[in-house]
Amino acid sequence: MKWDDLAEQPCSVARTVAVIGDRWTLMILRDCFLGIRRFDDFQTRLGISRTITAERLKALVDEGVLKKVPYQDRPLRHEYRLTDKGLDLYPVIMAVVNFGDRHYAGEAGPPLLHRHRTCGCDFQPVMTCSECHDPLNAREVETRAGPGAV
Amino acid sequence: MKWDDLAEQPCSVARTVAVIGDRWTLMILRDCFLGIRRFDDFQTRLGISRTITAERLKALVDEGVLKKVPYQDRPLRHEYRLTDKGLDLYPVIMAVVNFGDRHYAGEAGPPLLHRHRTCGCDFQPVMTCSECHDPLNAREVETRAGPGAV
DNA sequence: CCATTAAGTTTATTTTCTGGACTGACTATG
DNA sequence: CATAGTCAGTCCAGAAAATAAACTTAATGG
Repeated sequence: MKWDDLAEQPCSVARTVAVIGDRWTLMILRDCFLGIRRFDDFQTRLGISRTITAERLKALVDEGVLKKVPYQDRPLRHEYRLTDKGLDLYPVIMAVVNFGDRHYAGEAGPPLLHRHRTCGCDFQPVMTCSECHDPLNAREVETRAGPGAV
Repeated sequence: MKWDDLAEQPCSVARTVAVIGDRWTLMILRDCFLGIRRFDDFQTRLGISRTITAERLKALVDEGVLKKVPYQDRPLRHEYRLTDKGLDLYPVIMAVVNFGDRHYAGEAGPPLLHRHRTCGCDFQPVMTCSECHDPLNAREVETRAGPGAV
């Protein structure tokens, strides 16, 4: 199977992975959520080639995850900002962060802390059921074909 | 930056992406959560080369995300099962699924439905704050250096 | 025997990534 | 005015990684 074929699969994971399932794309998204917006900042922070930076940013813009917004005129310069669709990736990034904090944090603890402005507390993200609001556990979930199945 | 250098970064995203941030690894994990356990089943379902299947499974085993469990003796055969650490990736996969369901489901609806056994309902995963239990929103969160920062 | 299953390994080819130089449009400094 | 610097890229050749297809090993079933 080729990269591009993934997007055609009747599977939400495959379709999403076709967009973000790339090492550097995920790192770019992390930086987006940390407030990074400019080409050179992405490139320098990630330490990847400019070619890849340009290609990944373009792909994310094409997918509607990022948008280019001009921030000055002469010379014309754009910055990359998350769209509403891009903001919907927050749970993905937070799930990844949480896994890393649990399993790869050193003895000192996690490298970053997250504070929830609305309640004022440092928190961990918890994946819950939309219906009963209990935390989700893989073993408590049954999966079956839905309306969009082939 | 090289792939392997990612794991050394003082960032939970980087460390996790070093393990799972690969197209096929994420697809393999999806299949694991759907109950797939055998080499040939992974390889056939994904339609990827045996080489990549073998390499990715080995990497996941080395990382402690999967474990090889013998299911017969002559000839010796193993199946790949999620470890406890692997089960901790459930929120990541569900976050990805949820994004795909929202943005890439066709008119018919999502390809798969998820039922929470403990409450009996079909649900969507919701990322919430561990402290106030409200749904999380990127704009309501502040990030700052934690104890494990450089 | 011969075919089949399962779980890989090997090999040659194709694709992707990298680092570095280069471009173009401007701004700031002396 | 000349030179250096910034920002956002593009271009290119070599290096690294991914791929498909064939091959291997160890057994079983007919």
